[in-house]
Amino acid sequence: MPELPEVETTKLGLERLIVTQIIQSVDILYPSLRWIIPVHLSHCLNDLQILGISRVAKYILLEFNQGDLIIHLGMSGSISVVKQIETLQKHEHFVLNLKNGNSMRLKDPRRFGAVLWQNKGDTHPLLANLGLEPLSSAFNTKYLYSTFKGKKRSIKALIMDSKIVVGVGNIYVLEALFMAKISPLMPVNELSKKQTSQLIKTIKTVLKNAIKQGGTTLKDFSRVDKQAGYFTQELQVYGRANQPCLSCSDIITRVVQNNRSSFYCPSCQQY
DNA sequence: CTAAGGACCTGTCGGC
DNA sequence: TGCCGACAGGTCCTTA
Repeated sequence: MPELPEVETTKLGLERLIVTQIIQSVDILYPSLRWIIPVHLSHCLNDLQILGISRVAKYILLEFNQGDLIIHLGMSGSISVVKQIETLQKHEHFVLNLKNGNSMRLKDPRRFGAVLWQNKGDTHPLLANLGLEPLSSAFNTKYLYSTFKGKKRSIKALIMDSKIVVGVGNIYVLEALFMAKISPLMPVNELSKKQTSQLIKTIKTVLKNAIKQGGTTLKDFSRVDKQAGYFTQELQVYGRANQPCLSCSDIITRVVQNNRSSFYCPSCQQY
């Protein structure tokens, strides 16, 4: 479900609701997410204060004196903060009960998400070898162009590779490629420096806009405050197979690429 | 080393 | 109305 903008939106929503709060108890209702939720979390977080919240790639980190609770939303995850007395919903697998009477609940129907822990000073292996943050200044034309060397894979697959750049998922990579007029099928070693520069710009623009709008809602993304995001209406190509291109009216094509759907305009986005 | 495909899950939607 | 297949925002791991 969530790409970087959705995770960022979740983080921002959580910040004022849980930072400085103290944990009363933890409920692990269904430990089998992508990895088993560590059992020790069910007691060792009690009485600890949440000191801060941050985002690394698509991971949300809740910071404690002793280390960080790492949360990934996978494909279908969402987090809400509600009164403890509210009835537990289906697929709410992990709950932090706070001393102020609220609960932070992780809901994840498909269970591709994760809840992990890293001790103070340690870096969890999953966070150890990540590529650059797309909105950082280090993610620039020089960097991206240098990653093309010796590679024949498609530009779409490369941008979605978290060892190169993190957080850009299936929707936003296709939107950015459309905006940059580059086919998702284009082999990276055939891209010019100018096209690379253009793509850097459109990736940043698309992500920033989506964050500003509060994240995409395709089907079931919901913010911490339960309001939907509003980005859906902004999508230019994603999900628009067989519909006219909004730029040239040619018909948008859908292809399967690395087992994921790609959408592009065969006229605007030359291969 | 690179690159592609499978696997992990449940829910929803369209077609018959 | 019900059943069945296709598809869905991620990404690690295995295979070639």
